[in-house]
Formats: sequence, structure tokens, C-alpha cells
Amino acid sequence: MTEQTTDNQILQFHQQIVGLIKKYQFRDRNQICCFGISVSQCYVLENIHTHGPLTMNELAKKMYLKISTMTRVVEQLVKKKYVRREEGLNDRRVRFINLTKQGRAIYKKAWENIFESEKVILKNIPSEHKAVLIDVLRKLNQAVSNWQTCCEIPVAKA
Amino acid sequence: MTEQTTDNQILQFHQQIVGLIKKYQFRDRNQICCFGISVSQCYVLENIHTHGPLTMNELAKKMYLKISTMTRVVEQLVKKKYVRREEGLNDRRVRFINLTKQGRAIYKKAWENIFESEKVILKNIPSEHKAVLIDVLRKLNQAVSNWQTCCEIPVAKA
DNA sequence: GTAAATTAGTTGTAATATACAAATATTAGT
DNA sequence: ACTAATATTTGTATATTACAACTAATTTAC
Repeated sequence: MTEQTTDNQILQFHQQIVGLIKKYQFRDRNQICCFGISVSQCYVLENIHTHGPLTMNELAKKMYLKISTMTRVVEQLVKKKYVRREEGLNDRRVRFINLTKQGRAIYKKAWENIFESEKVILKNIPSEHKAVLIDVLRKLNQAVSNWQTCCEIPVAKA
Repeated sequence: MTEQTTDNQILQFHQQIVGLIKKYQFRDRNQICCFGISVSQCYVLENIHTHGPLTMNELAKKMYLKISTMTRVVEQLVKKKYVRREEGLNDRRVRFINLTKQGRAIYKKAWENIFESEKVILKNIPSEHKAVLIDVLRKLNQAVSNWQTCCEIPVAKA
């Protein structure tokens, strides 16, 4: 038992993370999209649900999307009556995007299955490891937050 | 200290996982795509690198994509000379997709940064927690593998 | 206090990713 | 040999996203 991280540990860690990401992405496309909303649309609902009404800029930043893309995503949600645009009081340029009653309902429905799965997973983890896990995940999140984009061009051409 | 999982724990767990996924997705679009290859293209390289030459069907299954989409992705990689199609010996219908020398090189380059980041992250985690983390990630992976798609239509219309 | 610069958001246009259905080529079953 | 099944490709359509140009509102500078 050494303090050093072995190459094997790093490899396993990497593989588990990458595997997890791929599966979540897959789940996203299937499980979330079932209710007639796309992955991005669903993340918008989640962000508003968690943080309350957000401006277009705030939403775009939280979802790592361009604001023009944000406009399109929100547009679809407005059309479906899951969110509404509310005018800013101080600054009449900004629009606060807020959930409607139907929006709250569809959000619950869309995340319910995932939430249930996570509940089961967490239940099966020994109590003394649960706190450790959450703490480590938080650290991981922080580390990942510090990642820089390695170049200016976000998406390369084919 | 109770054996039960609190609602708060579940919520935190959920938020950390979702946050992590979003960031990795974002990083994918930026960090991986820098070398002139898309996220999907990069995952193809990784799959072949890890498992050796794969058929179109195997690749599609591993990446949760339709085989027709797979054709297009591999097409791009062939054009860039990162992979080549090799005819099956027993069954002349199948094509084994294999890495070229350049393919191996670009794979290393594309994942290098990510791998380095993960190494740093893992280094900063106390030794006794490292094994727990990897173990939990593995369990999480298993649980996620069992997720069913909730309906037949994979992607809903706008 | 008005002109210039900045900011928030939308719209036009284009590129990319993905899916579905039909087509092709090969193999397996009877 | 004829039919069914399988592996892959191609034609076509939709969705997601980005970039650039645009509008409207606010702030800054003089």
C-alpha cells in the first residue's frame, strides 16, 4: 500500500470515467428525449429548476452553449409551454427564463428514472464510503472546472 | 451516522454526477476536437485502441450509434488516414476497422491532456480513498449499464 | 445631454451529427 | 437453387450548434 498512484489506477480511473460519460450520454439521448424534449432542453429545465429564473446569458454559460444556440433551445421550450420569457425589471434588454407549471411537471417526469437509478446505486454503497464518494466527486468537478480549452477553435471542420 | 441514504445525499450525488457529465461533454467539444477530429471520431479511435480491430456493428454498439452513422464517422477517419477498412477473412461482408500509424499518433495526442488531468486529480486524492473511488465508479458503471431505454423512439421530434 | 461604445438577445445562414429507409453484397438455411 | 438473414453503404431528412450580422437598450465619455 503506497501513497503513489499507480499507472494501472490511472488507467482504470480513466476507463471508468470515460465509460460512464458515454453511457450517460446514451441515456440522455434515449431516456430524456422520450418525453418529447431534447437533451439540451432538459438541461435548461434542470438549470432553471435548480437555480431559479435565469437570463439567456446565464443559461448559455451554465450549459457551455453560445447564446444564439440558447435562443433556439429556449424557443422550442416556449413553443411547448414549458418555460416563459419574463422581461427584466431594471434592464429591459434581459429576459428571465422561468418554468411554467407544465415545465415543472415534465422536468420531474424526465429526471425521475435517472434519479431513481441513482438512489438505488447510492443505497448499495456502504455508508462510510458514501460521504467519501460525494466528496471525491466534488473535487473531481472542481478539477474539471479548471480545464482550459486548448485552442481557440471550439469545433474543428471535417 | 445512519445506514440510510438521506435525500440530501442523493441530491448532492445527482448534482455532482450531472455536473461532471456536462463538463466532460464540454471538454470533449473543445479539447478533443482541437486536433481536427470530432468527439465521435475520437471515441472510435479509443475503442479500436482499447479492443483492437472492430467491425462496424461492434463499433456502433460500443458507441450507442446506428450503423449507418458509424459508416459516416469511419468514412471521415479513413479520409484522414487515421483508420483503414480491412476485409473479413471468413465473412467478406464484414469490415474490420483498424488504426493506422497516424491514427495511433493522433489518438495519443488527443487523449494526452485529458489523461494528464486525470492523473493530477487522482494524485490529489488520499490513497485510502482512491480504491474506494474506482470501485464505486465501477459499480456506477454497472448500474448504468442496466438502464433500459424507456421507449421505442430514441430521439423525439421537435 | 447627446454621440459612441457596450451589452443582451434574436435572426439568417451554414456546417455537422445523427437517424430511418432503401439498396447492395454476402452468407446461411432448406 | 431459392429464400431468408446479415453486414454495410447510400439517399434523404431532421436536429444541434455556431458564426456573423442585426436590433434594442444601457452605459460611458466628453
